[in-house]
Amino acid sequence: MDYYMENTKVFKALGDPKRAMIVDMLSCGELCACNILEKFEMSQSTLSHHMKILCECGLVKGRNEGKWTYYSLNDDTIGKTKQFFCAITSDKEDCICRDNTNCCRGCNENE
Amino acid sequence: MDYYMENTKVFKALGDPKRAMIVDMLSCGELCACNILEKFEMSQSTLSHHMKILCECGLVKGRNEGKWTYYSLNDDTIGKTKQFFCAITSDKEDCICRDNTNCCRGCNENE
DNA sequence: ATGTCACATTGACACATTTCAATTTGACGC
DNA sequence: GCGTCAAATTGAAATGTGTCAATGTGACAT
Repeated sequence: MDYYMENTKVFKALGDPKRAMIVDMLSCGELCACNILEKFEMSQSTLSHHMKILCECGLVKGRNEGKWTYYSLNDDTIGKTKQFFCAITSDKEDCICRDNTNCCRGCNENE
Repeated sequence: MDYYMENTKVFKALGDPKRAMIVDMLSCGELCACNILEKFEMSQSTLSHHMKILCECGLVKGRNEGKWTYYSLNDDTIGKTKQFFCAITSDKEDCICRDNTNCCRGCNENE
């Protein structure tokens, strides 16, 4: 059950369209909070709240540099989440995904 | 934005650990509601509600046969969701996932 | 040290979600 | 028809989520 809890936190975070858009933006490289804020119609505090959720589930990393905070995607969590998604959606009996190690070959770029 | 809305509904559905477990159970084949209910400590109406959410986002299909309803995974939605996840988490500049058609090759079993 | 900038936190509100007991619906057997 | 079984729907309560204005914090420049 912890296995499910851990991984579903990421899905919960991605269950909000604005957060999914933020992740999409970060997929092309690191951005600071102010850059992200420019693209959305939301208050600064709301964005900060969304970034917290994305960081807490492990999808996004924050890096402080002076006054600024730079955000980027966490490839480890992305890889694990792909594997989890593949694991729960593919047949466990006769599927190559069974051992959960090479399920996402070709899909997971950091390998 | 509709693109994000459409796909994030699936993530929202998978954001609940019990629903993720239900999907995992269904990945090995069709089950009727009563079979699923046996595995969980929840009321029948709660399960029915979860199944509705899984069906409405397109992840699960329901099939009525007499008194029973059989549920199974919808491979189309699973494939699209994998592609969406790959699309929003991979770099758009130099990545094979850019055109969004062969992103999940090797990961998506129904191709 | 003071002011300003970037971001986080708090408090409050509206709204959505999870859950169950109770009820309804639809299908089957008698 | 009538009772029964499987599942969906309804109503209600508790909890969670998204949002903003206001405030707090930490870093830099002067």
